[in-house]
Amino acid sequence: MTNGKTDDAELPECQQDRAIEDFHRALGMITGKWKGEILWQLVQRKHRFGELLRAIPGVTQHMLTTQLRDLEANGLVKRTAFPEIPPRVEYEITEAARALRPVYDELFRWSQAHFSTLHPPSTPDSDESAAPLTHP
Amino acid sequence: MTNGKTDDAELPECQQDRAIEDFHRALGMITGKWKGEILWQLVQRKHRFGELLRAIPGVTQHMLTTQLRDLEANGLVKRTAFPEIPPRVEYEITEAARALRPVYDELFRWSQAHFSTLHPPSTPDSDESAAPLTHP
DNA sequence: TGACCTAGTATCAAAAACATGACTAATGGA
DNA sequence: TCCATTAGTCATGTTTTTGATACTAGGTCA
Repeated sequence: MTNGKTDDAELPECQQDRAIEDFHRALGMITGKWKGEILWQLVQRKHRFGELLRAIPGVTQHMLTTQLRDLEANGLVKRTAFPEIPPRVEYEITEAARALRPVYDELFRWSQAHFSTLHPPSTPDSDESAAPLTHP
Repeated sequence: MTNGKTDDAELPECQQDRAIEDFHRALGMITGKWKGEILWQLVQRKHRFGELLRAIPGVTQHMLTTQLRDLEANGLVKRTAFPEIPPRVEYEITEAARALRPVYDELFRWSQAHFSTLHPPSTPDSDESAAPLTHP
């Protein structure tokens, strides 16, 4: 790891700053208490507002609206409002958000590897790595 | 994209919840205003506290301590205190944190692809994609 | 006429994250 | 004796994020 075969280790300093800045901005786009759940729902199929509200337990109307607007502003979801009464609004994931897939995959893969050797956060369970997770 | 060749699309529901939970936990570990900068410094070489404080402009003692403790608690940095006067404490990145590398790489790659087609956040610059970034 | 539906807003409260400045401990050197 | 040094802690304040509740619009249906 010290033979410097990584890409950004050889970047000039001004571009390192740039890299950190971009990284932070991208990170800000996917952090948010409900964004993960929202994208997870939308990656499977298109949802309308009320469906998301019911599909994500614990989220409030207000937060769902806020997070969706945020995702929309960052080009991660597409909002389509139909001029009907009662109103109908559909949310779907964009290609840009689908391109985030490798990020999610890598982070998930890492979490699997890391959490299996680390003590759990608060669940006093016995076995973590091999249990088939019979839901309680 | 709809032919379902992705891994977790076929996971049973209980493990989907698990996946989201793990994902969120992992995300929480790397989100924090200064964690990116801290890890960026530590990935290059081991630092002592004061060095980090000077290397990261804008961070306060308090926040640096807080973020470092958080990273340490999650097994991402290793803290070594030497029984000397004046005190000397060295921080270095762990293997677990080094394994995060693909996550960072993918997110950075995504940010490059995504931000080049999106309007910038607040910098009223002319060209974003091809400029060699002569630092201002 | 009035209750009902959906996808929101508006307002305020609570909690979490972040920032600021003062303070501490132990020791070597002036 | 007293000051400088390092890596913090402590108390407090501000900002950001999240939550709870009530309210709106406009057409349909009874």
